[in-house]
Amino acid sequence: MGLEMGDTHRSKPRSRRGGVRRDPAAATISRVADAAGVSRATVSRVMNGSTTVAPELAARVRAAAEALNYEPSLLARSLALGRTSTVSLIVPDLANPMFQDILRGLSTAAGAHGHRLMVAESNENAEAEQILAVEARRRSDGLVLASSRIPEPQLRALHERLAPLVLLNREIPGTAVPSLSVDYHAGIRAIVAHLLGYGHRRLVYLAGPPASTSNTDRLVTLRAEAAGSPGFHLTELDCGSTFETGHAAARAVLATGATAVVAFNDMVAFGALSGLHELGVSVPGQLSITGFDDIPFARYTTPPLTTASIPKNELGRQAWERLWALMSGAPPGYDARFQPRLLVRDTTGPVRA
Amino acid sequence: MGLEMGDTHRSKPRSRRGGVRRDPAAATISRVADAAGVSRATVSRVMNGSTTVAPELAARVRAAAEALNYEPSLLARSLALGRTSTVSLIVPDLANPMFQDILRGLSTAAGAHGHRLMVAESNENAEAEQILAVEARRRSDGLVLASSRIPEPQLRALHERLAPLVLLNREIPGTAVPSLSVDYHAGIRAIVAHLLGYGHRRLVYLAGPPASTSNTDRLVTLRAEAAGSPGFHLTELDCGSTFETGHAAARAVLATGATAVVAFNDMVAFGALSGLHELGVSVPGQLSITGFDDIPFARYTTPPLTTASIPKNELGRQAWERLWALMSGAPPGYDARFQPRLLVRDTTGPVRA
DNA sequence: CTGAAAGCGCTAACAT
DNA sequence: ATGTTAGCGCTTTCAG
Repeated sequence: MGLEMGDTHRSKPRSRRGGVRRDPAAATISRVADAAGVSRATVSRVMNGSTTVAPELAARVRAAAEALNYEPSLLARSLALGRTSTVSLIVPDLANPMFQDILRGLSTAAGAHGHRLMVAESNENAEAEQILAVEARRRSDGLVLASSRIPEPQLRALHERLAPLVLLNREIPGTAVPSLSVDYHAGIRAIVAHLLGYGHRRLVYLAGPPASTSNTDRLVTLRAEAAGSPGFHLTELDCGSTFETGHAAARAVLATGATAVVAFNDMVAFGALSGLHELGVSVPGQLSITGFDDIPFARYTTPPLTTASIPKNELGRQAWERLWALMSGAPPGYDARFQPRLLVRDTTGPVRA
Repeated sequence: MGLEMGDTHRSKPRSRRGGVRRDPAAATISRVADAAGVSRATVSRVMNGSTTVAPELAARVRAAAEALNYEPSLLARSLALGRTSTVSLIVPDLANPMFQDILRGLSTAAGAHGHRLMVAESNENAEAEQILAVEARRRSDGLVLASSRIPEPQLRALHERLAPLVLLNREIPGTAVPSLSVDYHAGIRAIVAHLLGYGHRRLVYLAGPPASTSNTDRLVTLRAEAAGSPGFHLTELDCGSTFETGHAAARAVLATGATAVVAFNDMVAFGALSGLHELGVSVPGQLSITGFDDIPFARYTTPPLTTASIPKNELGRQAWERLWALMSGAPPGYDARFQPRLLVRDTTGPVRA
C-alpha cells in the first residue's frame, strides 16, 4: 500500500526548534499524508468525513492512519477551529450532593452535544473562585458558575471576561447573563407555613455560608415572616453547609429552646438530626427539623427528612441549554426561577403540648 | 506609554483565512507586542516571568497587556508547549459518593500542582467508557480510570494509547500501569467474621454490577468463606450499585430467610435499610446489614451503618501522585492495595434467638 | 538582553 | 476532487 514515510511536506529541514514534541514518534497529519502520498488537506478531509474525497484516496488515507495509529491532535484542532468543545463548571463544594446533581445534569447534557466538562471546586473561597473562573473559562468555550460566592461587585466586573457565562442560583441585575435559580423565598415561606401549621412558634435557623446569596434569601424571608407573625420567635445560629457543622450545632439548637429547626440545607439538617439523636432527642417528637434541596439521601434517612425539593438535575440541564445557545449565537432562553416543592416527610410533626 | 497598535509583525496582510478567530477584537500576543513596540518573544518572556528582560521593557509590556486586557491563549500555549496541564478522570457513576470523594481527592491534589481536572461519567457502560477514555486522554496529559468497567482484553489493548494512565480498583497484570486498589477480599472476610461472630449463618449478598471487578472480588471471597465454614449458607441476589436497587431488593432479601445482608456497597445497604424499614423489619433486631466504602452518610443513618471503610480521598490523592510521576518521567510509586477498616456501627447485631 | 524565524498540528479559502 | 498556502497564538532556539 505504499506506506513508506517521506517528508514531502516539509520544504525546510525540521531542526527541532520551537515547541516541544512530546512523543517524537507520534503520528501527525503530515506523516499520514506522506505515508498515503496525499496532502494534509486530504487527510484532514478524510478524518472529518468530507464526502468530496475519491473513495480510493480515502481508503489509502484510512489505511495509513490505521497503520500509524494516527489520532488527530484535539489541541491543534481546537486552535485552528477556535473552539475546544469543552465547558467548565465551578462549584463551591463538590462534597455537596446538590452540586453533584447539577454537575451530572450539565455533564450529561453537554456530553449529548459532544462537549466535555471541566470541573473545579472553589472550596467556598471567593478569591479562589475568581481565579478559577477566569482560568476555567480560558480553557473552554463557556462557563457555568453554580451558587457563586463571588461578591456582586467583582462578579459584575468579571462577567464580560467570563462570557459565555451562565449563572446558577445567582444573578447580575441589569446584565444579559442568563440565570437559573431557585425561589428560596417561596421555599422558606412554605416551610414556615408548614411549621406554623403544626403549632410551632419558636424556630431556630441554622444559617449557611455568609457568602451564599441563597442563605441571605432564606434569612430575609425568615425575618420577614417572624416580623409578620405575632408570637413567632426566630433564633439564628451561624452554622455552615455541611454535615459536620449541622452535627456540631445540635447542642446549641437545644439551648435555644426552639421546637423546630430550619436547616440551611439537607446536609446540615442531616447532621443536626444525627447530633440530636446522639443527645437522645427524638425527632419529630421533641423537635421538628426541615432541610432544603431534597438531596437523594433525604428520603432515606430515619426518619425521612421533610424538605423543599428543587430541580437540581434540571438546573444543570438547562444551564447547558442556555450556554449552548450563547455559544452558538442564538438567543438564550428566558431566565427562570424554579419554585421549590415542599416535601412533607417525617422529621416534622405537631409541637409537643 | 506609546500603546498604539501597529502591524509590524505581520509582513503579509491578514486575509482572514485559515482558522476562525472567535472574537476579532481579542488581544493576542502580537497585538500586545505591537502596542508595546517589542517582539512577541519579549512579550512571551514577560508573561512567563523571565528575568532576562530589561525592567523598562517589561513594564511597557505589562502596561500594554493590561490596557488591551490581554490573556494568553492557553490553547496556543498548550500546543506550543506540548502539554495541557489538565488530567482526566473517568468514573462509572458520578452519583456515587465513593467516586465523588475520589474526584475531590484527585481534583485537589492536581489543583495544588496547577493542573485542572476533566471528568466524565461512563454510566456503567463499558463501550462508552472506552470512547470516553480515549477522547479524554487526548484532551489532557494523563488519565485516571476509576473502577473501570472495561473488560480486561480491551483494557489491555488500550492501555498504551491511554498512557500516562493510572488505574483505581483495577489492574492490568504484567504491565507497568500503576494501580491503586482496595483489598476487597480482606474487607469481606472481616465483615463475614464479624457477622459469624454474632451468630449469623444465613447470609445474603446483594451483588453489584457484573462488570465491576470489585464485585467479583467480593463474590469470590464470599463463596470461599461459605465453602469453608460448615453451616454457613450464602444466597446471592443480583442487585446493582444504587439506592434504588437496594431499596427494591428488600422483599427478596426477606424471602431468602437470611439473618444478615452483605450489601455491595453503602448505597445499596442504605437502600435496603430503607426498604426493610418500610416493610416493618427492624435492623439490627430482625436483620443485620453491612455496607462497604463508608461514604460520608454512612455514620449518619439511623441506625448508623456497619461498613468497611476505604481511603477514598487518599485513592484520589495518590492517583495524582502516580500520574504526576508518570508525566514527569519519574518512577511512579509502588502499587498499593489499601486494607479496608471494619467499622462496626449499629446495623449489625446478634442473631435473633 | 532582544528579535527573527521556525515550529507545535490542524483547518479552510483559494486555485487548479 | 485535490493540493497549496496562510493562519490559529504561543514558545524557543539561535544570532547578534
